[in-house]
Amino acid sequence: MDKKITIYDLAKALGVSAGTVSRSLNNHRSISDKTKQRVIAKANELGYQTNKFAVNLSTQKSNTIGVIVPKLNSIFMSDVLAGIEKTVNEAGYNLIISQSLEMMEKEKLNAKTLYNSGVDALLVSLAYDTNDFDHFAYYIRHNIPLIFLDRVHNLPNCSTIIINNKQAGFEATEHLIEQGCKNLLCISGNLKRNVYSERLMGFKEALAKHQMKFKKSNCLETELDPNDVPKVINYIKNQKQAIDGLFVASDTFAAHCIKALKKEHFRIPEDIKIIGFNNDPISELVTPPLSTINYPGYEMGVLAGQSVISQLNGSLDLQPANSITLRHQLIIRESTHI
Amino acid sequence: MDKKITIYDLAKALGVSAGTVSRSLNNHRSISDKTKQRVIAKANELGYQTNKFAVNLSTQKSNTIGVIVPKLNSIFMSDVLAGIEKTVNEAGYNLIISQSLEMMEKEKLNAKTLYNSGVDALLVSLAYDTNDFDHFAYYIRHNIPLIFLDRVHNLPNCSTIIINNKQAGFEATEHLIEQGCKNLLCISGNLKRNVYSERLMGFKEALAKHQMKFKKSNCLETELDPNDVPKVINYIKNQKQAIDGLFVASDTFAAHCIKALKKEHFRIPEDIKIIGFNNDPISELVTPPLSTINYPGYEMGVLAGQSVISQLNGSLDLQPANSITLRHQLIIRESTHI
DNA sequence: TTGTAGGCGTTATCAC
DNA sequence: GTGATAACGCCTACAA
Repeated sequence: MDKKITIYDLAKALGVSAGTVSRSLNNHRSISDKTKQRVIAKANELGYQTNKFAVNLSTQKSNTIGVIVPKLNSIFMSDVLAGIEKTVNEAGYNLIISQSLEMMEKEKLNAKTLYNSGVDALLVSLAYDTNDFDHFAYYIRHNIPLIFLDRVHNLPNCSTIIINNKQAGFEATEHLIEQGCKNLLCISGNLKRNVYSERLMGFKEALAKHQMKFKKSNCLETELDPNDVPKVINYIKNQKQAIDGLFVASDTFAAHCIKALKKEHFRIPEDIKIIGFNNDPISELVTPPLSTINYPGYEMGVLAGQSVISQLNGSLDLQPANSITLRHQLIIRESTHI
Repeated sequence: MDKKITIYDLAKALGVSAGTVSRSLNNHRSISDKTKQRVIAKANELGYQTNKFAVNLSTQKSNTIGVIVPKLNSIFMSDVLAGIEKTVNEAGYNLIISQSLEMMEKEKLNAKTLYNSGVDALLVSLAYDTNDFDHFAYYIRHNIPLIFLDRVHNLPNCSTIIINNKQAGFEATEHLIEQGCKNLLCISGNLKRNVYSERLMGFKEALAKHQMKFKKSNCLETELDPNDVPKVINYIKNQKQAIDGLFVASDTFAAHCIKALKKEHFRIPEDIKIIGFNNDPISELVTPPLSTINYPGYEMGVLAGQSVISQLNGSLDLQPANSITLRHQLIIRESTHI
């Protein structure tokens, strides 16, 4: 019961050739139903399991899709991954997941490892500091589908899946303005990353539209890490003109800010209105509930999965840089609205 | 530049045999340094990439570890995964991750697929309704390391990595009692799962220790889903004797309960004290901050990774059902403490 | 220290 | 419809 049994064992047991067994198992036309039945019955009887190693070598495919994300333990990313996994699994693919830990060097390593592992496609959300893209050259050169999501870079023939961060930033900011805010602060993440820089662009555009001048002091770049909270609070307290509206690039960080501001006796939304980003579960559970932008991670994952599958099936023609933009949504709660 | 180059190409280019190339690349002793250098140089020059398919077939190993979790998009699980990924990646392994979506049937499918993919080991956290374990028989029979974490089942020769849920439940409950609660309610998850049933056992034990009788009405089984909140609130409001202490098996659900209870004008902690479980980020951000049990997901992942690696390296002797219990920790915040 | 050759388990291209 | 047989690319005794 322990030895692995191969198509040769089946062939011998049935008195046919290995080729016939292989074709039967793969439901090849040109094999009689009767033979197929016999083979399959025997396979079950002996507990035959196909050896993927051999299949892979023979077909040069792995039925495996690689994923590189900055961090596994983010609520948004795990939503994305859940969506990807569900979709590609239904299509018979497995997922090899690795994290760059926000370091380009690790990302390069991962890309190389995954390439060598023979993934049939690669999905990537970029690290903070990724500034060159040679590590993806293999993929492009060998026509392995390469899809960027959320934190993207435009490369020839690579799809990207994003939301319109600029527009979302614009809407969030305009909402604050419409609520009467006169002096806004954008608390951004690392501006080297497209998602944050685009939100800031939207922020600026909203100011411009409403004849409010953007000054450098209207934006504070942080790592969106809880450790940055004191810095933010100090910054707010030290402005000459009181800040009355906060656009924070992450809900969790916004929640931390709310907590700290309340401790400093700021009233929210009366003294200062706050809007976050992502619609994390936390946004509706803090006090006051946090206005935010819904950022559909799961749907993004599903779309990424569908996109990669259709590329692998060739059902999607290689359109030059096919880009998908998901719909976001402004969610108004009490942190911006009395 | 497009064609894949093999050790034969290198061999020809260097005027040596393929065997020599193979051994050089694998840094085999018994190959002169000089030859190694030459081979490696040529490999780099020609852009040689090892073909994992062939290596796998030849060695019958994949350098890949399978993971099955109930859901990818849970804050705890993504912490666990982050820990696993980091650890096994450093040891040169890749991770194939799949989710059972809390369904045994899917779990079986995943287990089979991963087996066929030739994973070198399998890490599993069980689905809610898993009640037979035949799908793991292959692994055991073929001596493929199988490790359960968090939601576990005891199988011969399989390690388990857990925290002491019973003890944690006990401590959480005793803390409520010590804060003066007289009529407790345990809001549990699905009691078919060890983690929840054990917490309940701890709950009962704490009651017993303090001469409080456990009645059926002291426990409410839920799915810990936000949709269950109204049911919980009604339950609480309809008890003859007012409930003054809540032990909730998940922080996020506890946060939802807090929000709903506040809306019903319960004062926390004055009228009702609440303790959660997990130490999710949300626990310190709700108002009032939530007492909880720290449940170290990342560390659990790291340990699981180390455990699997050492089993693969044979450095850990096959101890019969080696079980690791992580330390948990009671965290007291304002939801139980005036 | 290096070369030779068989094996890993399939798939695929020919024949028959 | 089915059977040979050659890939697929690497590893590894066994020889030399």
